[in-house]
Order: sequence, then structure tokens, then C-alpha cells
Amino acid sequence: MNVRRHDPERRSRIIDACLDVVAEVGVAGVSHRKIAAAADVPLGSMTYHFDGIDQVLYDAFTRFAQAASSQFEARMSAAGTAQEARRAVADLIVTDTLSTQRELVLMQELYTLAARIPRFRGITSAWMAASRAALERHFDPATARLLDATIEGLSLHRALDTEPHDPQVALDAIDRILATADRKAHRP
Amino acid sequence: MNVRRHDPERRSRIIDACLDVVAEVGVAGVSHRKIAAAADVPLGSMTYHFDGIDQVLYDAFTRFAQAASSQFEARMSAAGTAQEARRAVADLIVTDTLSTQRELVLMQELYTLAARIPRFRGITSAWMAASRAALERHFDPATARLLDATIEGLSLHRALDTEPHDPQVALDAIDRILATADRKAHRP
DNA sequence: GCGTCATGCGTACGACCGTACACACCAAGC
DNA sequence: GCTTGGTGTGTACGGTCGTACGCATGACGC
Repeated sequence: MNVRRHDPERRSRIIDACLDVVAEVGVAGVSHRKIAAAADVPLGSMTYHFDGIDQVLYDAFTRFAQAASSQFEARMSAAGTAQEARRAVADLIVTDTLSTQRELVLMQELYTLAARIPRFRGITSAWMAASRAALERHFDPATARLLDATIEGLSLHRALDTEPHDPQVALDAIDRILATADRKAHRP
Repeated sequence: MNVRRHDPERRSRIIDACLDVVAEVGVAGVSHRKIAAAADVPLGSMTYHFDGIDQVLYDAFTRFAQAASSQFEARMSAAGTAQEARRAVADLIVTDTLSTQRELVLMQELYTLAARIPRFRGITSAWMAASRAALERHFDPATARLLDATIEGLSLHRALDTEPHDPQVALDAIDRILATADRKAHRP
């Protein structure tokens, strides 16, 4: 027997490389050859480790969504007071996972795939459910849903704006939404 | 001289066909051949009427954005009272341009392109500016911006939700935002 | 009627694609 | 040391791609 059936380290490197390639040339531009070159693995490895390019994309976006989701959750659960929660939501928009152009591009690519291909909606719905759950640690469900949608919208505007975003805009938006929210203590 | 230099009717049909193809297979799947087949024009027409596939996409998304923008503007300017404006915003989300899966997919594809390629941001920024201007007919600028972002977010959630969207959610969200808005009379 | 010339098309070429598959490699059993 | 069998790779094939380009077409000036 050889050491392992599927070298997980190599497989993992392919997934990371896939995200890099997607961020650079978009889902439209990915190919086995480009990913293999970026991961520095032979072309043959691609078909060996994955059934097809769809599976590579699926696994790559799953990893991306889970990473973003964990960061979101960590940020929200670190907030103790209501004021900290408010600040945490703002940070999510202006300095967190969704802050670099790379992350924003990947997010958009994932949304686009999910909008067109039902199979990918599993990834986005899990992500959205996790975000909402994290927000519901501090806010009532209706507010969590509204905040979630607004975060998406502001992030999108951020991705498409040519000039740098003013953090105050996000803070103001959140304050206005929270002004209409049920007061809810932080769950112990 | 021949009748015309660039037959506009044929060129226009190619643009429409391009949107159809993108809606079906995504930007990742478009090709000269598929668009030509969908438009029922010879393959050679593609390079004759357009400099490259990027230009086809650019023109197609420009048309799409302008159509959506006009509809948005028409919907908002038809509203006279504040109550009608509130209803108009809700309609934008639940029954208007952004309501069919086709429109939502195209919108996502455009956003993704714009996030990655600065050239396409001209289309999205014009669209966003027009939306905001239409909203500012009824609401103060800060509210218009917040509404705009929230509309985007709710539309996105709608595109990715597996189950049909409850219109009441959109209405509630708008009401909560408007509850914090400056009262502003409809400009004559 | 006929030459002229811009319009628009059919075709073919080279590049790149996904993937099948033969096989090199190497650890383990004996 | 030899056999064996799974692991991972290199290569080549059939197909699709964008696009360059030669040429058919038909309207116009005369």
C-alpha cells in the first residue's frame, strides 16, 4: 500500500489555487490547466483528485464560504455588549472578510453561480443561515434578517464603488436599523 | 454604397441573444458560436459587428442596465404620495424587473463582471446613480442610499432562496427604514 | 451593361480545452 | 530480490474556441 489514497495536502492546495484563479480571471476563465499551474501540480492530478471542474469549484467555494462564515461568527460572538455588537457589524462591512477586493470578487462569483445553478445554493444558504444565526445572538430575528440583507447590499456597493468607502456610512446605516429594533439583551 | 454600414437591426439582435445566452449558461459559458446561433446570424457576423466578445458583453449589459434603470425610474416617478412611493419600492423588489430569475441572474453576472473588471463598473455605477436619483425624488439622500443597498440585499436573498419570497418581508424592511427617514414631501 | 467597391459571410487555422488511459513509480509481502 | 498492486503522472486525442481572411454579393455611378 502506498502512504495514502488521496494526498489531502495536495488536494487542499488545488482548492486554494482554484480560489486564486477564480479571483483573478473569474469562473469564466478557470481551466484545469490554470489551476494546476497555480497549485504547482501536474495536470493529471486534477482528474485524479476531482471528478470534474465543477467539483473543484464546489469544494473551493465551500471552503471560502466556511472561512467567511467562521470569521463572521467569531466576530459576532466576541461582542459582549450591544454597543460592541453594533461595532462588530460595522467591522464586518468595512474591515473584515468582505473587505478586500479579492474576497468581494469571490463572493460575487459564488452568488452568481448559486443564482444560476441550484446545486451551489447549498453553499450560500448555509452561509446565510450561519450569518443570521450569528446576528440573532444579539438581535431579534427580523432585525437580523434586515441587517443581513443590508450588509450584503453595502458590501456590494463597496465592491463596485470606484472610490474608497466611508466607514461612517455603514455605521449610520446600522444605527438607523437598530433604532427600530427590539431591545434584546445579549444571550449569556 | 450599400444600404448601411452596420445593420443596426442585426447588431441589436445579437445583443439580445447575448443576454439570453448569458442568462442560460452564464458569462463563463458564452461563446461567439452560441450567441450567433441564438441570434440566428452567421458566425462571421460576430467579428464583423463587434471587436471581440468583451464588447458584445459590454453592449449587452449596458442595454440590460438601462432597461432596468428606466423601469426603476418609471416606477418611482409614477408614485405621487409618500405611501405610493413606499409601495413602489416594495414592488421593485417583489414584482418588478428584478423579480424573474432571468433578471436576477443577469444582474448577478453583471455585478460579478464589474467587481473584477473596472471597465464594467461604468455600467453599474450609472445604474446605481440612476436608482439613487429616482429614490431621491421621494426620500432624503441618506435614506435613498440605505434603501438602495437594502433593495440590492433583499433582491440577492430572493435570487438565492429556494422557497418563494414573502412580499411582507420587503414591506416590513422598507417601513423600518422609512420610520427613521426625514419626512420629505414629494417634489412637484 | 458593366466596372467598382463596401458589406457581410463561410471557412479554416492555431490555440486551448477536458479527459481518458497507459504507464512509471514505490511500498509491502514473501 | 522479485512480484504485486495501488498511486499519481505524462501524454495524446477529439472537440470547441476566437478570429483572420478570401470571396460572394449586390448597389451604385456611369
